[in-house]
Amino acid sequence: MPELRPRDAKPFNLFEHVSGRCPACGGPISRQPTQSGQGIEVAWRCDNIAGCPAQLIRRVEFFAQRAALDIEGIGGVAAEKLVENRMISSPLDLFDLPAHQLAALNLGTTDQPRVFGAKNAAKVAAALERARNLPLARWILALGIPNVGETVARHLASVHQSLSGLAESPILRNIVRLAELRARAASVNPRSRRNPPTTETERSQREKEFSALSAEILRIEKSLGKLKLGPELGPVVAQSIIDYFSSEAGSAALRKLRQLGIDPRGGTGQALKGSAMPLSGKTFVITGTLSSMTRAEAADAVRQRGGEVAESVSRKTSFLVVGSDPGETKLRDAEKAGVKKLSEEQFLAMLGVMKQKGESGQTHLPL
DNA sequence: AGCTGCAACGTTGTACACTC
DNA sequence: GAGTGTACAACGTTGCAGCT
Repeated sequence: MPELRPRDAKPFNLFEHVSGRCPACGGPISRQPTQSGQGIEVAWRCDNIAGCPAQLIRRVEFFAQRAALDIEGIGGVAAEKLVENRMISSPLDLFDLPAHQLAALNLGTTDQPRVFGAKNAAKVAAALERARNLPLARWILALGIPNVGETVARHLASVHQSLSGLAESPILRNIVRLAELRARAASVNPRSRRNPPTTETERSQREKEFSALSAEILRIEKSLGKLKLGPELGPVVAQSIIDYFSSEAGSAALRKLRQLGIDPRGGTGQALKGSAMPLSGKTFVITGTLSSMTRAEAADAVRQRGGEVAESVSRKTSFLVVGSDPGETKLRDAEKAGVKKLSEEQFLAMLGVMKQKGESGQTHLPL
């Protein structure tokens, strides 16, 4: 917003400021084309994907986050120190790290040391053990593939059996191929208004190619249609996943997982039918904190019953679940869109959860 | 007890697909 | 082409838990 800048503000050129080098590793930086391919991204990114310590730190943090493998205890600082001390060179190296070594990790400085601690190290070890058996969706997310977040990871896991299956996925290749064919078909369409054929010969040639393209498009659409893929899984995301698994980082991750004996499974077709899917067709948005479960658990419970969970309120939203300290924006949007608000009690009743208080005092979800 | 890191959540910015 | 809906990513805030 140039109009809000002070009059004497001077232009700032980031590329010149860092001499075209990544401040973390000294590698070259560049700007990538946007996903549409029609522009250039605002952000400058370091090209040294395999060797940049700053990128590795972020990957470790992402790998350990709750929505991915949930390695409680590994956050930004621990990741930074692990990389700085060369204790790991990829997130999967965490599995080779002895607990006593992690416990002794200095999170502070040489002058003011502060160890990671035995209790935290034991928690990390237990979490890593649990992570071995987490479902495919969590592992897909943990890999940190560009453009793959929670939602996309869940979709991918529902139509693939394993990570190696995803790496060689005919589905992803078909999604990319379909986009290419559609673009080609649009450009050769003999009835195109923007680019009409100029001679009869051209028209008949284009007619021929167009009908061949249309037949192949139909064939791929039919095979993809059976899978009921959401709009989240488009050609940009599909290409991003294909690129990841063709890269050195992707194939190294697959090798390492095989070596560790980790083979997460998906595509179990766990979809329940009929009365087991009482929330089918309903979209929920959750705001605030729930007392009986975390938001992630609430979202899982909704999905297990056939419902969907979105990040923001729109007219498509069926219910806004309101916990304590709700977000003003979501409440306002729900008011505007006429979305029904649910208290935590109403939400639990809808899930069919009986308030069974266990020893921990937690409500147990019959999942 | 104080310090520090992490978890949980909300908000914001960017981008894309779809609809009208 | 504009508007709408949604996802991803990054960042800020607050409260809790472990360490010294």
